[in-house]
Amino acid sequence: MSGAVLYNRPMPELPEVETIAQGVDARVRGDRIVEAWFGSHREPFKTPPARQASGLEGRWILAVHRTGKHIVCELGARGADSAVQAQWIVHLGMTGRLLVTTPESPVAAHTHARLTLASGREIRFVDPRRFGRLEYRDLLRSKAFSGPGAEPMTIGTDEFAALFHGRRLAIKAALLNQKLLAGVGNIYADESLFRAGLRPRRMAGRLTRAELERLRLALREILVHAIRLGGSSVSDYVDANGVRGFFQLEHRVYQRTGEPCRECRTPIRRIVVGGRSTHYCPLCQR
DNA sequence: ACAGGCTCCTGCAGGC
DNA sequence: TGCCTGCAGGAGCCTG
Repeated sequence: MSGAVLYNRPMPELPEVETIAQGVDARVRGDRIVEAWFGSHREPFKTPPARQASGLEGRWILAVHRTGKHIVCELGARGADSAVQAQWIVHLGMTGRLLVTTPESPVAAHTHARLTLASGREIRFVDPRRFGRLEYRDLLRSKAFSGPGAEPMTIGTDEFAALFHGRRLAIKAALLNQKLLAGVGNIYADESLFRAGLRPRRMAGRLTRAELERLRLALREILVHAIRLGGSSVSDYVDANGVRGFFQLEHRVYQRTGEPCRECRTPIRRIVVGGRSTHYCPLCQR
């Protein structure tokens, strides 16, 4: 496994997770899990691996979709239109990949889960850094997964503003808080703040109504754009390279420290906010 | 209650 | 050349 595979790929945020969920859904919807194998590391298992394996075996995959940064597999006791009885919830962390392969495909290092399907395909979860999480939910015993925070793609003006009301932390840090907005990571936080013309260190609770609305729209536009780019790569989602196509996304500020702003030529600055590297244009963002 | 900092984990870049 | 150190980062957990 070369480093290029790990780092020439964007961190999985909402658009990447959306694309992956769509790609996996297209390949495994209606299939059945006949066997489940899990690794023995402590991580990345939110549910003990043995319980995941016994819960998953025999289940039909009704659908796969995204909620925040989580990939949710809806599972039933039968195919097609049967009721959802359980969920397999996958979080990719920083380096996680969810692959659909053939059984003969070489097993990558750091493979933590392999689900053998009735069709002969395999779902694999690979994660070198083990920041990802795998969870199994039996819906007879716990409620359906709904994500930690609001959906940035569909949230309305008032609800968005309410999220930040009275918050005494930097807007950049607030954007990364998954309990407020689910799905925004470091890249799209920086890019949306640039598009909205807001400094990352501005206190969230002190932003005006108009500024927050600019931010909401900027974030949504960037996510829509990124999903559109990723969407065209779904058909390429087959092998161990996982997602392609996001490289086309031209970052305005993210990881462009010292390079000229694409709007005003001012060098992009890098600071640390909430423990995360943060990039902004000192002239375009106020 | 809320905010900030530490921790997990591996691979890579840079220094000597 | 090769070792060693520092850094990257999502999110749970602990602390103040």
